[in-house]
Amino acid sequence: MSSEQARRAAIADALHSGAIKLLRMVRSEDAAAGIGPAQLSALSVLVFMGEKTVGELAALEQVRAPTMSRIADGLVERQLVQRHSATTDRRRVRLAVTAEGRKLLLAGKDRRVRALAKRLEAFTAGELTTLKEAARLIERL
Amino acid sequence: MSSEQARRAAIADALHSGAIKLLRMVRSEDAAAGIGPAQLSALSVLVFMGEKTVGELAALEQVRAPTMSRIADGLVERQLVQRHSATTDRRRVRLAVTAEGRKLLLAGKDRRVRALAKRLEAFTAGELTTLKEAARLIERL
DNA sequence: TGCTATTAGTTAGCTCTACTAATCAATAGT
DNA sequence: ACTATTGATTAGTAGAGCTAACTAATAGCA
Repeated sequence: MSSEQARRAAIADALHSGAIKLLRMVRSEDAAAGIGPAQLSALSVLVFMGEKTVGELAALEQVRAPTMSRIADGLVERQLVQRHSATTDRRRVRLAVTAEGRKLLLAGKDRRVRALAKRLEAFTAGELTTLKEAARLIERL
Repeated sequence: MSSEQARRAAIADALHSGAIKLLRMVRSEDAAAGIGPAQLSALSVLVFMGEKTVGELAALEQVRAPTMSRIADGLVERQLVQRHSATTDRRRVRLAVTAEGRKLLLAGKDRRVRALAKRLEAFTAGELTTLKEAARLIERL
């Protein structure tokens, strides 16, 4: 069991540096988006998970509410997101992505994915299958 | 071939969100390090790749030289890194990690890896093998 | 040799991202 | 109805990114 633990630690280490390397590679594409990383990330959550309140989004992004409030300021100013107060609880502020916001985010993600896909040309079909299965497993984490 | 391209794009997409998810998970451990993400990342390069000049480190970290100069300020102030000018070219400033810096970084990385390894307990030996192989492939990117 | 161009790093000043503390408004619980 | 709690914002600070401008050192060359 100690050796299984060691194996898991070794794999965790390898996955960790792999993830860092991968994201470092694609991050260079983000300059073209014209907005900062925190705004981009928050926008991504809104696009893929739908409307969220400030507090919910802050929790998902692992930042405090004031930080998310500022990020929302920037996104609203750029007209990528709209603020509207919830009907049931007027303290809550719901954030909804605009058509423009969705477009900007999807274009940015597409740039990242295309850059990564280009690197994947170096792999065989079998290797790609391994990567695909690994990606599915990681989703389960 | 168009379908192979589509397959690569799909796998790139899955790997991309997997990497985001994975790093988002372990990032919460970094609060304990007591230094910011940019300083931590620069320190990591110095620990694992050895001494670098400001310019070299800036290039590796994908930031401009002034930014790295500021990051170095913070690391030097915390005595995690030492600046000393190179002998051959006195314009160059070499950055070297201190014993304290190495200790801080390794402790932080250990926290991350342990947190991740704990999650890996949910997987079978075969699944772990898939993840291990995928990690090796990603290193080749 | 001496003049000029280039290179490496820093400083100054801006924006964005993060925090805590304090505040305001609305809801919930006696 | 009064108080406590909750959700969001404001204020103020520090860290992390940029460009522009500067200093110091090296390289190139007439």
